[in-house]
Amino acid sequence: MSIAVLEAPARAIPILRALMTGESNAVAPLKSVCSNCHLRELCLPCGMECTDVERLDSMMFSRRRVKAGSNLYREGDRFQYIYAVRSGTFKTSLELADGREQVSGFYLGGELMGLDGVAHGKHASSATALDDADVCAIPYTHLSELSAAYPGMQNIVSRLMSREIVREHSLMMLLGSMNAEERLAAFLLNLSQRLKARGYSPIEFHLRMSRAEIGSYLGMKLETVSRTFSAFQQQGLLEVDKRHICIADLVGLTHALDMRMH
Amino acid sequence: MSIAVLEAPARAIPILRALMTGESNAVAPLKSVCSNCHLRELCLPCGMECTDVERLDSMMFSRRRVKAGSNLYREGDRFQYIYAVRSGTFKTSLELADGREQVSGFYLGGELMGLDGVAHGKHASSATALDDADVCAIPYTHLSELSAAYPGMQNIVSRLMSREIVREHSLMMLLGSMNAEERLAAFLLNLSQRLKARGYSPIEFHLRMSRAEIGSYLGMKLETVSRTFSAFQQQGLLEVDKRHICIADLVGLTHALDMRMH
DNA sequence: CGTCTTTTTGAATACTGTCAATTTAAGTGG
DNA sequence: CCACTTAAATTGACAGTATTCAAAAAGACG
Repeated sequence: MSIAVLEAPARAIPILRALMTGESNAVAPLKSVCSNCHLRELCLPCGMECTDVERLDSMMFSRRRVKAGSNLYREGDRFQYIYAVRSGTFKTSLELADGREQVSGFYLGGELMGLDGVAHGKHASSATALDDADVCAIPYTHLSELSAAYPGMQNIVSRLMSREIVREHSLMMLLGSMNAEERLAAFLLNLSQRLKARGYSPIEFHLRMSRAEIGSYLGMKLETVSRTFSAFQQQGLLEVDKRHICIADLVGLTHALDMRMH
Repeated sequence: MSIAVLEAPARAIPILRALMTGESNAVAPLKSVCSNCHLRELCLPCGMECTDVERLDSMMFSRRRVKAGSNLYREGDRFQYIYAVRSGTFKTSLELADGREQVSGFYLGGELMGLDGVAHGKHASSATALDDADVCAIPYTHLSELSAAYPGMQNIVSRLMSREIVREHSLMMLLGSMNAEERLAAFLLNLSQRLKARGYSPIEFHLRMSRAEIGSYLGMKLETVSRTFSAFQQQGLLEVDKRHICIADLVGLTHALDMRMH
């Protein structure tokens, strides 16, 4: 398990050394510019004026590669960057007092991680790549300077964080008031929508996370997740083959959520 | 149920009319200044330099009174202000599809409400006073202008929001991985700490919220909340008389949380 | 004083968790 | 390339916890 990704920015480490040691943070020699990123409609520049996106471009975010299973940052690390997912999938998690992990989110391309670190200058959760991934590292201080300097970009960070608060609200509702079938249905429909927004099929996809990770996120045990998948399959709502999912009856699955009135 | 509080700032409404209609937002003729507020160490000015607190003072936040049971704002209302609780207690809640409510937080003196509205310019939850309460209305746009203009105040809003994200993380952990006793213990210990920080007794207090509201917040039914209170009393951890709570064994109650490894 | 709300408690049910066994897939090394 | 090991997922049986339904008690309020 590599902890090298926790250190200095990737570009400080020679490619050669990265290759020799097999570290996951091998340098992507190119820096990224938002204007011609295929995720610009979903990511940080979403809703911005052209001139403001150009100001983002001036920051030339450095890219960082993260291998499947390794951490982008860990709970307690100094907070310097927020990260935009370019490719791959991440989970964020907290460590419980007894050592178990609690998964707090899954992140797809164009989504931003690390905003919980602003509060105390340290990351409040860990981010782990679920497959080989690629992120933009966005220096937080630069971003807030930019946001202070230009009225059009004002509150850019604030709006992003508020969005995160709203996201967590809906997860709280889920955890607080739904049963196993409703939770899994909500999870799958949410994932389906996000995949659709990214140009992937909303009805057929490959889960990057294990049953245990889904269960941790949804507040249920992995066996219950597995049983609920099987139940949905028997009801004709899904076709499940391990992590390969096909939503056979999207309307029916949505209906499983409306039924939320046990 | 008054919806007048959803309208223009309190000062725009004559005192007389407020008295006549019994509206909850009767004008507090005085405006508030942070420098000599007894909650300044807990509230917005927390951690600020004197000069920055003076800048806050220049905003002269208007006060608003909210009667027990009425709303300060509702889900969907236009977002203009964030609110600092001066006295009293609030709950924030979301409405579920089937009409039930999901409580998302409880707020004491010095705590800030409404940050979830920044994302989309509308409040994402409703705030209801649990007893007669008093708030400072903080115009959000003024606050972010101030935050952009002075480096020392930079990110003031961002840090507050990030703190809210972290708070919700811990609630997710609670909902995702604890049983009924652990949830209630966590709730009571959290409340105890916050009361202590405000100069109240950490071991003896009056709950402002009903069993149903506690249950909604903690993801369990009101009967289960009641039973768990009874169980704690039988274990000698609490003395419970309706909403009057006395923590008889703080160490034991804390231990109930460490036991979280069912 | 009666009505309404809140809280408590009991009994039965339903759901999820726990434990255990099996299957499948993916790596590892001979 | 195949036997072996390891991890992930499925399934069954059973236990335990929380929910549901119901009834009663205790305040709050007009």
